[in-house]
Amino acid sequence: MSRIDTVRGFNRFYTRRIGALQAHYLGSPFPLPQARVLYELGHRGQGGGGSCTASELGADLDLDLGYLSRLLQGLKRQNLVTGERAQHDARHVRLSLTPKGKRAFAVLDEASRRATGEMLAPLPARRREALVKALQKAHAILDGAKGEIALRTHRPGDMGWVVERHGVLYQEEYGWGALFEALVADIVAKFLRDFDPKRERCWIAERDGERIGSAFVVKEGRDIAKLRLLLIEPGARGEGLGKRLVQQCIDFARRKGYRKLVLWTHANLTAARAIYTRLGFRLVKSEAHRQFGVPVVGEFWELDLKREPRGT
Amino acid sequence: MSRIDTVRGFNRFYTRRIGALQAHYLGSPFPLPQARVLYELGHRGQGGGGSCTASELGADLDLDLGYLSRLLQGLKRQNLVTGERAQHDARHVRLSLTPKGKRAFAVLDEASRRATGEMLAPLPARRREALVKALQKAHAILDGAKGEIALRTHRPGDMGWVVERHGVLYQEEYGWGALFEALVADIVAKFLRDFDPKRERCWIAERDGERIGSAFVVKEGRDIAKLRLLLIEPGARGEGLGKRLVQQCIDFARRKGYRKLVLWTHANLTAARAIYTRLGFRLVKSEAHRQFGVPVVGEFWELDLKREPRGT
DNA sequence: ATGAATTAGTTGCCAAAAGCAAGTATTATC
DNA sequence: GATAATACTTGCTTTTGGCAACTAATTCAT
Repeated sequence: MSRIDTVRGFNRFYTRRIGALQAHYLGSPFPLPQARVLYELGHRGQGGGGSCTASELGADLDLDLGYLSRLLQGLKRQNLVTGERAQHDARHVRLSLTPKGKRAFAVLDEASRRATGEMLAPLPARRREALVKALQKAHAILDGAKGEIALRTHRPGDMGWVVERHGVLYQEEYGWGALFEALVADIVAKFLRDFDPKRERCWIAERDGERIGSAFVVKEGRDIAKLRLLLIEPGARGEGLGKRLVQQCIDFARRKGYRKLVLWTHANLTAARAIYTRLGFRLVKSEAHRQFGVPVVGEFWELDLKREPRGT
Repeated sequence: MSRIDTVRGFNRFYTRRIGALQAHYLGSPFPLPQARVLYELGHRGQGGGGSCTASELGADLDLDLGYLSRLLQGLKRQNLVTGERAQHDARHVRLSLTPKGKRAFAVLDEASRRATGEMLAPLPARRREALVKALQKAHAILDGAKGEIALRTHRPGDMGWVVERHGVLYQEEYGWGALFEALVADIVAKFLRDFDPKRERCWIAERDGERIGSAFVVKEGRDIAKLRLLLIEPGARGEGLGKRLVQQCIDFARRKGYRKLVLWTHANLTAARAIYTRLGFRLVKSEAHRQFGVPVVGEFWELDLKREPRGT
């Protein structure tokens, strides 16, 4: 089944679900269109913005403005909604719920919560979590509004993710084989086993609950640290995350008193190289090899942490 | 934000999206309710079942039967739909699309495809994939209908997944720490590095495009194989997948001429132990240790592959 | 087997929902 | 200062949908 048909299948299915969920409107003392308006108005009120105009409401609920006007009249007559002409433009009427309207909305809202809760209730906890996460993700993707990127230290499972994503992405992008994935697995195994919290650190970048990047600082010698496993998910590239992660590593290494930060990268990883250059690393050695199944040029870079405590 | 509110947020958002997607009904020469009926009827036709009755249709589209009856009359008058009384029960009328109806449906269907395609088109390929996957997953969870479980050999990224899930699940379920995750990473690194396709194998169990289990057979000695990293996702337990994976390993080891299949497990992993026992493994040695941060009892099990080529 | 209940669908009637076009008041534009 | 545009409102209309009473076929209970 094609992607489009998968989505259409979901739409058909979910339309019914949503229909079932909205049955709670029927339980309310308001006719459905009034309830819809009340509900929307209430949600906007919560959302911070507070009031809104009739046109906005109409556009969002896809209602004819004439019809909406009458619906609002009904709600105003029942003392659920008030409209005040805006000072700056007397054509606009800023709508808001009266206290009575807010109470009525709260009832609707609670019914909606309950209906949604009942949809989730029969699912075992794990599937419920998975469902919520899936919907959240779909929402985030369609909305396009990306959340904040947060950096955190590692947790159980993170090392596996680092291995997986290195394995997949380097395979896809450069054709590096299983031996590269093996190398990464070795590195993270060693990291976990010998982990010295005072001198070493792993950062995982997350957005909307999803991992999108990693970077490690590990002890290479008494006063030498090594930057490893810098990875940015394709969907998160071009937003300065790589630089942010590397800077994080530099700051950490400097703070911990290391003299030098070294790293091993490859000539074809141009985006990473650009970051290293910009942040002051110098290329000290190149070396062709074919450890990963394809011929590549390994590069050794270094940053002197004692010079220029602040950037160029 | 609570789980319920996340879902409600999605619902509010997606209701509008679906509304926008269904604007294509407006482009059709049919009034919206007729178009809905036609569309539903067409989809059922495709789905294999073919015809359906008016009551079923009404239940699915949430339409009043009286109203639906009139809608169908209209469609019949336009020669788009035919109804034939069922032989076994003359009360039922089995509805189906006429050739003309099918053509009309095809137009609607195509418009719907296009609308959905337009929703997906602006997304970059990766996010589009992620979206489709998220919706597919949500659908699968809500539907409850689980797909077939398929076993396959490993691909890039799989080893990382094995590490991640071992790390997370053993942490959650038994409190095993980072050292266990490190051990798993070591094992998979070694597996990838020394992989001998003729004598070793990894199985990944998948359902609906998602990994739900793993099992490995690796060479332990000249004629001794070792079963490792048997893992079943919690959501897939109790369906015999563990047994299926272990059996797969046994068959493979036997086929490859190994004399003995050994494994290392722990006393607290009762589900796994039950499988080993049932499939003929014998416990040969126990040994308490605390390699994983908590005190556990390691167990060495063996299966003689030469005896009883077929089960007990 | 036969009358009562049930199921599937139809019809008549009516109210709610929604669309369209013309109208008003206010503001923006040239 | 006329013209156009915006933000609604009102009047009129069609469409949509809900309910109850009805027919026809089938099932169930005794």
